[in-house]
Amino acid sequence: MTEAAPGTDPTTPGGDRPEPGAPRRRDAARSRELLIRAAMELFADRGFERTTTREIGERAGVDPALIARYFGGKTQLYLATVRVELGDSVPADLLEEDRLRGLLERFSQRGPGPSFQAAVLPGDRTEVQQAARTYLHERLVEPLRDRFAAEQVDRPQLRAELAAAAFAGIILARSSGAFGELAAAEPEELLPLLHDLLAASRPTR
Amino acid sequence: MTEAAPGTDPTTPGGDRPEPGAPRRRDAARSRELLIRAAMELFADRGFERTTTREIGERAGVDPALIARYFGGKTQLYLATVRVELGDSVPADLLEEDRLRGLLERFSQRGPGPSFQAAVLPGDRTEVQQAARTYLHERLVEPLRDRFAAEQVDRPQLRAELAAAAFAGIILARSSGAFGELAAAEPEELLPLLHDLLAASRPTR
DNA sequence: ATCTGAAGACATCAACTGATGACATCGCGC
DNA sequence: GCGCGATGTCATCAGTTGATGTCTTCAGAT
Repeated sequence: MTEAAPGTDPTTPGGDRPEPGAPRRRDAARSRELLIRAAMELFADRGFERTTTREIGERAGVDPALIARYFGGKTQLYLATVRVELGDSVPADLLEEDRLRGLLERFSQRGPGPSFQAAVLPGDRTEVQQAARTYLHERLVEPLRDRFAAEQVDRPQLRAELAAAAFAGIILARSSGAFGELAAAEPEELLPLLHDLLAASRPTR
Repeated sequence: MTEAAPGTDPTTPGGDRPEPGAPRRRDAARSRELLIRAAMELFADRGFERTTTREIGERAGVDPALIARYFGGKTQLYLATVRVELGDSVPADLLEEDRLRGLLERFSQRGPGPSFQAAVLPGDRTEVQQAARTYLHERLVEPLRDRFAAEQVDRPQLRAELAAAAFAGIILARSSGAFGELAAAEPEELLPLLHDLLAASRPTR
């Protein structure tokens, strides 16, 4: 949450020091970073529609007008958010326990990014949702499908999508507040259960 | 879509005839029914926020002002929607294949109700979400937990929530448009995969 | 036939949202 | 030290939304 999101732009890695020679207080790169971070939290937390630019600005400590200035608008800010989320993680095979643990721990610290919502939520084909869905496919579905295909499993794409959807549902539910024990469970105790569940997307042998 | 929603109120099953003695054309009960039905579709289809009362009225062929008159507002209409969804189905044990088939087919015809979204989506503790979550627990989590408890499985509640979350994710994803093959799959071919997946919420023996 | 109350349609309000443009202020290069 | 562009602030606009109040219209009882 307080951690800097790498990727995106090389500027502004941690707190302050965008460039070796420019510790300027009045820092556009820093404002952009603050906006993206606040937006990522809020979008993940309340969805795209329910998040207002004023809220984002308030949480970021930055004037909302700068959203328009730096990103072009709320939508583009969202896209930048997804791009960051996309940039700082690697495609993961959900059936590999180490990868799964990594994802689980990451989503336990800061909640799932906005992508998961957009993927699972019905909606029009806005570029917003499209970007988020592309992300999900690259990250989760394709690795799984490739694995299934390599294993000569039938319907690899369908199985991969099934597992990814289940995973998204669980991750979202965990941070939604709808399921008490699921939300309270530690990643370590959840991991084996989750792994077994997802592994069942492969035909039982 | 054009199909009548069973349950709800005994009035207005198909076209016109709310009460034996009152085939009045100017029918408040019918207007209510039309509003609920339109709202159910739209809420499930675009979420609560993105659905406007004007849209609901337009689809129902009823003046939007009547939403306020009959339900008190958009929120109460949503609650009525959830109540209907709750009323016309029975608690289902997701591991029982017949129950699962029933749910799957039902959600394949008309999409999932608004409850699934509200349950899986993070958000404030509005009564809207609370009602939806209560629904999900009564319907899906509790039957599963009872089964697990009877089977002496450890952590029955956690396992039940896990399975329910996965199920919700899959159902939502199916109608979201994010996953092509998952959405296109026939219930019959999806059923065995889904069953195996959910069955893995029980410890492998 | 008429009267009355329910049912529906219309106009409109107040609140909110995203976006824009004008203005102030700071920092860097000269 | 100073001017100019970059950065940030403020006020405000236009569009939309949910909600309300009032007026019209119809059905049923008398």
